[in-house]
Amino acid sequence: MKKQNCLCKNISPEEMEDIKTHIPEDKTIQVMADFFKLFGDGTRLKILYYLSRHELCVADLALLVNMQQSAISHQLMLLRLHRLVKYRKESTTTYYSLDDEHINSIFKVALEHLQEQ
Amino acid sequence: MKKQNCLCKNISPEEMEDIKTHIPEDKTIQVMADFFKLFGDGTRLKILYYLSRHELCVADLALLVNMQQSAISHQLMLLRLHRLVKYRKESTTTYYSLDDEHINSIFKVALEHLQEQ
DNA sequence: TCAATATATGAACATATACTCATATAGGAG
DNA sequence: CTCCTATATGAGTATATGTTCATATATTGA
Repeated sequence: MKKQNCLCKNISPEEMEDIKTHIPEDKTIQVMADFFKLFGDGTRLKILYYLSRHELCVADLALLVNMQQSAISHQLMLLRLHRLVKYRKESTTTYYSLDDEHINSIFKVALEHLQEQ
Repeated sequence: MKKQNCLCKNISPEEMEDIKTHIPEDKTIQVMADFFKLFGDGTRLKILYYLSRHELCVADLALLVNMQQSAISHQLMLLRLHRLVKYRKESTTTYYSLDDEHINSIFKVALEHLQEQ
């Protein structure tokens, strides 16, 4: 690891090299970032919260979140693509529910961090 | 809870009302979203990974992440504002390190989700 | 004092994101 | 078949975000 002009005495080039070689691949990191990005929006958090309480149709979610049906549908599509929610159809109605038991664990850790302040 | 034209038989207006009254405040949800947003970017994830391995100065982080010093500084500022990293100054050098032991827990749960696919 | 180094910061810019509007699709009731 | 309802989807748009470039600040050494 060439430390061109950096004079930081804190760490050796060998340690730098070692740390660098152990980081996950860029692709893996991007997948992880995209996963967290899903939780980085208030509308999606609300949807996930409501679905954690009850299986719901799109219209009811729109009512609860207080947003247009189209907006909710778009977000549900995203959540579906990332396997955070699943759905079942009953004639023209689509019922959504959570598809991942890790969601609650993640919320829990986040709340722990936020309550520290 | 007025279910205007929705015919979904899945849930009663009373249950809807109950669920709606128990959701955290909008402000709380926004704080949570902003917290997760921090993990929703590859550059920041790399920074956090490297800092989880070793205290590092800005220049070394820039070298490791392979990005301009300015970009790293901007991201470190963000992470600092949200208390994910802390720093100490030694003459002109600024050494950064993790400021939250929950970060590793969060990574762990995320990996569990991603490995399910 | 002056030059060099490490970092921080503001402005500008390109891209990503979330929403709205309009419309398509598809099932059920009449 | 036709209308109505529930949902999905594409285009357009305003805002948010991440990066770069240029420059400011601050400390050290000559």
